[in-house]
Amino acid sequence: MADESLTQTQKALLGLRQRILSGALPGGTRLYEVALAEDLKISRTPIRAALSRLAEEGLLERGAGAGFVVRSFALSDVVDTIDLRGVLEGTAARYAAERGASPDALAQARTTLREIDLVLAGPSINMEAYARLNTAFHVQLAAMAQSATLQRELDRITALPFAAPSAFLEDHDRLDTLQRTLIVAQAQHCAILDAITARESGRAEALAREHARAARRNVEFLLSDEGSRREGIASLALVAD
Amino acid sequence: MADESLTQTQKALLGLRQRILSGALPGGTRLYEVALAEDLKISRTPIRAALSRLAEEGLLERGAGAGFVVRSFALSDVVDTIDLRGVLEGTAARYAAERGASPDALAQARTTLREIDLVLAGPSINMEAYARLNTAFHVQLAAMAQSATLQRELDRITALPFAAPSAFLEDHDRLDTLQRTLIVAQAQHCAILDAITARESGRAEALAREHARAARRNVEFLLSDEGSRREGIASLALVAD
DNA sequence: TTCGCACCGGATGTATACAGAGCCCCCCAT
DNA sequence: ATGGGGGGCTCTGTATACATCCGGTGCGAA
Repeated sequence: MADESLTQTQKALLGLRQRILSGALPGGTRLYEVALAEDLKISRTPIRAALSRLAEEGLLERGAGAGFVVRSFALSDVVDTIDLRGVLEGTAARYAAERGASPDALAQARTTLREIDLVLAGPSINMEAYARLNTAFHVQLAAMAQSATLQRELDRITALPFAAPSAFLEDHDRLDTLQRTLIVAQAQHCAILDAITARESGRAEALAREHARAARRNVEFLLSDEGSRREGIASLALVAD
Repeated sequence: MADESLTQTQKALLGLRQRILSGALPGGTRLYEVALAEDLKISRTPIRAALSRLAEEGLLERGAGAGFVVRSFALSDVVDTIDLRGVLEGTAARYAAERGASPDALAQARTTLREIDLVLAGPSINMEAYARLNTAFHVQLAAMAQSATLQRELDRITALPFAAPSAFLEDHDRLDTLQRTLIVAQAQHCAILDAITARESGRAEALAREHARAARRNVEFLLSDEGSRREGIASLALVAD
């Protein structure tokens, strides 16, 4: 067991999140406090706290009068959410260009992009490293916008497992296709940073939107017949149809 | 007392929200469960539930290790939030244009706009009626996007008292200026709906963004020296400086 | 047969007692 | 004078008993 001195609430949170993300509690499932308490061997109080936080996270919905229901996501929700991330990242890029990012922030982002170049240079891609650096770049981009409000909303969207910038990277079986995709994505990263550096706000916004569009195509491919491996994809366990 | 068979949690929610919005609990205040429980004469359990929901609403932040803190908003946060509403409403308008709103929805929105015309026609404006119809139009716009994801995020942003479409309408003392402002806003409403009807998505998006910009100017005016009446404005009680 | 009423079971709502963690302050020792 | 340790205080975390609400179901009467 993972008892490492976590509070009961944290254990409940982890346990429930895992059950939802893995699909053990599919979308639409009504959650009953007593049942969960028995299942997780935790009293109702921390269960309620955990449910409340999961609602905040967007994984649960508060039912009509009372109670919680596992939120269910259709493919259209997934696509809309990724597009929305594009809109928000576009806004972040535009703000960064308009307000001017600090030289430090720009330099850091450039360093991240150089590291991604190195990862992509080799014959076979270290996917774990790419995912880490890609996430880092997107975090740095959000920070350059210098807007706590925007940061907050981006964090919310990104918390959904299928909307994060590095979602689905591990789930490709055709590595040559993926490699080409990543090279294109990296070119977009560079162009976004260029535009921000040159204070070209319109270009920065448009590029960031288009960059998310690539993620959208990727999901659509994975869910299409050609992708076909939908079952094995962890991040899609909570997508209904 | 307002005991109308509400649950204790609902009473706590209303009481706390009122205290925060009125400025009785200013931004940065650490909230202690026991103190609130004594103050509201409600036990800690419903207090905790209410705190959790207020965090979800965005009025509270979860403190470092534990506990809640009243979120504090600087003027820059207010401005960013209104701009973000513009970005989201722009996206909604674009989606509505791209995906095609139903004839029913378009007709309903047109009816709302005609009613606003009537309100603006008279010599003195019924502000309460304008606010209601303005809110209705923005709700109809959001619905035309046909995106549950976008709807959700718009609802979140709009829940903040200073970011709602009809915020600050009651707070003007120079009614002639306000009347001109509202006439411009109504022209934008009409243009947005035109653009959506004509499936001109780019125009629809740009117009909706600009429309929020007007709200932003309005806040900036109210907080400027000329506006000067900052103290009397309820929606601004939770804005720090 | 059908309507209505009352009971019952299961769910969340609420209060409260107790546990445990973190912090501050004071005191003591070096 | 300063640093470390201990103790107490305060706040949140947790369990649990009890309250309350709501829906279903069965029985009885018209």
